[in-house]
Amino acid sequence: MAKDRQRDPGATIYSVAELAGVSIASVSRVMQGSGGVSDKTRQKVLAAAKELNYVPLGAARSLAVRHHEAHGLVLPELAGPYYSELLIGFETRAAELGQSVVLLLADGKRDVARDVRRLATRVDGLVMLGSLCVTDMVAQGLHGKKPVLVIAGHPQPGIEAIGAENHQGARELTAHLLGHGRRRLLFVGDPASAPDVADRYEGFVAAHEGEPTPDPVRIPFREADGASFADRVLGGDVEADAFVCANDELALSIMSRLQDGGVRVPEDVAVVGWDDVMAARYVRPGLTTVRQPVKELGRLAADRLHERIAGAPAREGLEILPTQLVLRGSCGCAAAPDAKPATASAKPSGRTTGRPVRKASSKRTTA
Amino acid sequence: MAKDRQRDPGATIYSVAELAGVSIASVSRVMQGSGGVSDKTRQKVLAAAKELNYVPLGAARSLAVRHHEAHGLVLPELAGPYYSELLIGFETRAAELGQSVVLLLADGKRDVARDVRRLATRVDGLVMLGSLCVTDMVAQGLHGKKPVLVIAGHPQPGIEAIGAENHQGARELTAHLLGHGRRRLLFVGDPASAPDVADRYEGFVAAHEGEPTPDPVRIPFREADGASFADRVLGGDVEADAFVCANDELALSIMSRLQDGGVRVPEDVAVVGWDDVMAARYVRPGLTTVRQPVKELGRLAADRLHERIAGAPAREGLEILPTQLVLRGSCGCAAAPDAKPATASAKPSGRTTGRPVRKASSKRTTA
DNA sequence: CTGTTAGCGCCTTCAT
DNA sequence: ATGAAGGCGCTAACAG
Repeated sequence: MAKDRQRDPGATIYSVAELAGVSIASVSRVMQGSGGVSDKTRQKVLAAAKELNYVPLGAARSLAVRHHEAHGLVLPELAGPYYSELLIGFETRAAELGQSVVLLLADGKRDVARDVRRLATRVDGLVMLGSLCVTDMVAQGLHGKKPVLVIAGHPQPGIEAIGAENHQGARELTAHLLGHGRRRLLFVGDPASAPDVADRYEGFVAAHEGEPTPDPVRIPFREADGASFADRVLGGDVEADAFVCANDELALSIMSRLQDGGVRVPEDVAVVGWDDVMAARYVRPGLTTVRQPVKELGRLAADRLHERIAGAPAREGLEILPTQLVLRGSCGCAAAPDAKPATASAKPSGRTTGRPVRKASSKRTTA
Repeated sequence: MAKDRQRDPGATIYSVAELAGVSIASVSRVMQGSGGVSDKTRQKVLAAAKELNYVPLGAARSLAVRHHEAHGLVLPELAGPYYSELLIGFETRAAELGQSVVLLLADGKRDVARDVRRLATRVDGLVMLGSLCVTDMVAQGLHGKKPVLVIAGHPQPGIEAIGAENHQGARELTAHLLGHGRRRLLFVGDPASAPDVADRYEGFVAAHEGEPTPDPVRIPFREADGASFADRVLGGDVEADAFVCANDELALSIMSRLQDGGVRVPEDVAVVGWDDVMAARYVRPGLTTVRQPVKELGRLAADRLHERIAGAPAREGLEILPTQLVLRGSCGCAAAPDAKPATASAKPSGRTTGRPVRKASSKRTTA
């Protein structure tokens, strides 16, 4: 529709050089501060650049240096605080490393694989969430071309993976509920939806130490799904004295609807979540949950990816960050006012699940 | 540290062409589906590309076509749901338009202006939030080079701005409180921190219709700030029967701390927010607030930016999207169970503040 | 310290 | 339908 897309696309390194009366080499040197330029020349160049309002063309530089100086990040979605924090950590670290971040949200996309391939076209490497079903394909497809790193997923040969501890944390959380005298626990969330949820479910089962455990309630993670499940509970279709939810959004929506329906939490039923989102400390009773070092995960991802881009070989296995149990009222513990996020009530001696460990890759990838 | 950054950076359009036994022109045509290629040739190329695991170099293409095919987005931060939703809407629309999105978070950066300039290097245009203090400088600096669009800020000549309605909504919200019989309202939040907060404060003042209004409580938007303000209230330093907060996070933290301190909401004091975050409907009483079409704002931004990149002239003035009052219990209204977000209780006839309007740019930019 | 020059990988007329 | 060749803007030797 427009013949010339931009009214003044000009102002290249040439025009600046010309105006400054120097060669393009000098302009280049000044622009990227590679030194070796006299002060007088620098001034002339800077002045010319400013006058022409010179904005270097990143693509040209990338082509010349053979680097995009950009990290790709593929997230399933961005609802809820989990992915946001991950993104914050990632972007922060990437920026520190001088890398731009190109973001791709898989959510509404028709052909995610195609979009990821497109993304791979403009970044030096990329990080994907393990819950994305295209992860394996793409990772394999890019194998040997661009470094790929997986978060909260399973490692593959040549493909690093990092994640937060799940199994042990879920196990302790479950054991805690058992310790409160609860006997009919139900895991709410679909283990098949993501590797980390699967791990949590395994921890849940493990805590029962052989006792039979009911099948998980396989529903999605959205608020609406929690609410309708709660309705089934209110209708008497479900029998349980504690719900171990796959994440806080689910736990929150279930607890809320249950309370509206006259069920007392935690007296009649306990509800616990996972993630420690903001709302978890504002509801009454406070939601007992597990805090993940999400931002740290993001930072680590950017770091590891950068290492790989710089030529480091893929670390084998899965790197696991510790998680932390956060006890509030919804599990049956005495409710304590909890307004300061920094001092969330945790068990005494900084109870922390798992240590930063490195496990050999195998069928069971988490500690 | 590594001499060759990538083990197999090869596989260019040339290697593919060679393997397929055709010219690079054919490869190029096949890769971007520009047609005019025999089926046989196409097959050979595709096979070769797959075998070599060919990933085209985006930078080279960008340089050739003189387009980055990428939109830049500069956000102040990513805490809370507001910016996330904005980002979701933006990314979604950008992807539909075939554009990548390069994200920049201003938050922890030392030299935001520098980073934005770097960003401008690799995108065809960019969108910035009006609350960023570098907005003006950068926008001016890029003027005539790359299209720049501002969200929730003031328009400038040649620089479009879009935003959600603030003044009118704040005015109605305030009037509603007045209607509940509240007489000593306090605006909590710093109008100087962002243009849209300033607009809300003006609406707040306007609703008083000449009656004297106290100065706003100028504190930041974080939870911690709200809590410490609440402590001052509990200490008796503040006198008011209603708090009109600049956003929900502030409102939530204040309400929570107040309740912990024995203050009844809304009996003793009313608290209202702005944004309608998830937690707003989980707390008791539900938080009365104003919902913004945030995701739509993001989509619109991507759309408008794309228009500009395609050569369309800047629309003058500010485009405003309507907001919606969400009445729950914290203002004094009869609390209604509100679990389904989609059916949040709003006043009868779809009370909506403002219509999609276009105002001429002037000192006062919002409706 | 400064200028010259040869690519970087891809797209795109223009011939064939 | 296919190939040949020039050029996009910048960096990085290599001369001077």
